[in-house]
Amino acid sequence: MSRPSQTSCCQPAKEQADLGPVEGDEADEELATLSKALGHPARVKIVRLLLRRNACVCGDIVDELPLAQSTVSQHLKGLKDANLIRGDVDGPRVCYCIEPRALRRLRALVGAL
Amino acid sequence: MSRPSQTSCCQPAKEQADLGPVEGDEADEELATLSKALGHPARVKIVRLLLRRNACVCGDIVDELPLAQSTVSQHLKGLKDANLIRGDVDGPRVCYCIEPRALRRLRALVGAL
DNA sequence: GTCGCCTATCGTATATTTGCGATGAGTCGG
DNA sequence: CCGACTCATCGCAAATATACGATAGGCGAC
Repeated sequence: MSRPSQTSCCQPAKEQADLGPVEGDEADEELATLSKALGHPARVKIVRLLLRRNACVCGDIVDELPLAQSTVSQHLKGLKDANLIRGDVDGPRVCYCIEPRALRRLRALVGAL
Repeated sequence: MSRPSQTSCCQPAKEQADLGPVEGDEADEELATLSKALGHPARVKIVRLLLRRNACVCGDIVDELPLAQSTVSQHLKGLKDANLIRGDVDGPRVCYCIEPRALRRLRALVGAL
């Protein structure tokens, strides 16, 4: 047994209601960035995984995907660069979780299409 | 003045209500494909343009974007391969329009996240 | 038919993405 | 301090994406 996290990760949930405009050049760039981050099946699966265990997992992701650890780490970096997920260091491991704001933003941008 | 199209393009609008499941491996692939298609600012702009003039435009897209004609054509091909848009030949020009089903599908998939 | 217009495709060059193994950087337990 | 463990990064190879000019093909006007 381990129960390593769930204590100091992904708890803030500060409801920040600001979402920018849904069209214009900046919105286009934003939608493109978020879309590109989701533009690979492995990254979609990671996002889904993080949502299912809405507590954040870490290297369990590697076990769930048929990819090498370094490849998964790279996909995680891609998602993090797009601000879709966050990674908090928790002892020796890293605890990833969804950034709900980005997900809301994506829904708003896609919904505005 | 021209008013070339608006006559034989994008009129069916057959409301087909079937949308597949929103999770599972196939849904992951589908979301990844649609997202990748939107993963470039130029393609986002094209989609927005086609939605604004919801009648379909053709080479006007080239005039609206700071890209060469061949590059725009390539982006259009990308969107068409993802089934996000459709291109109907209308005399010497090609009339592009949004595929509403794909857009609904994208919204459903993103909404299910 | 020939000409001009519009679009797709080809060929090319460059940049980015994707994947892996190997290596480094960090933490915890002894 | 020393291993064991977790994760990020580096280096590399192959594949894909992006952009352009040049070219080919279809259609309408003449």
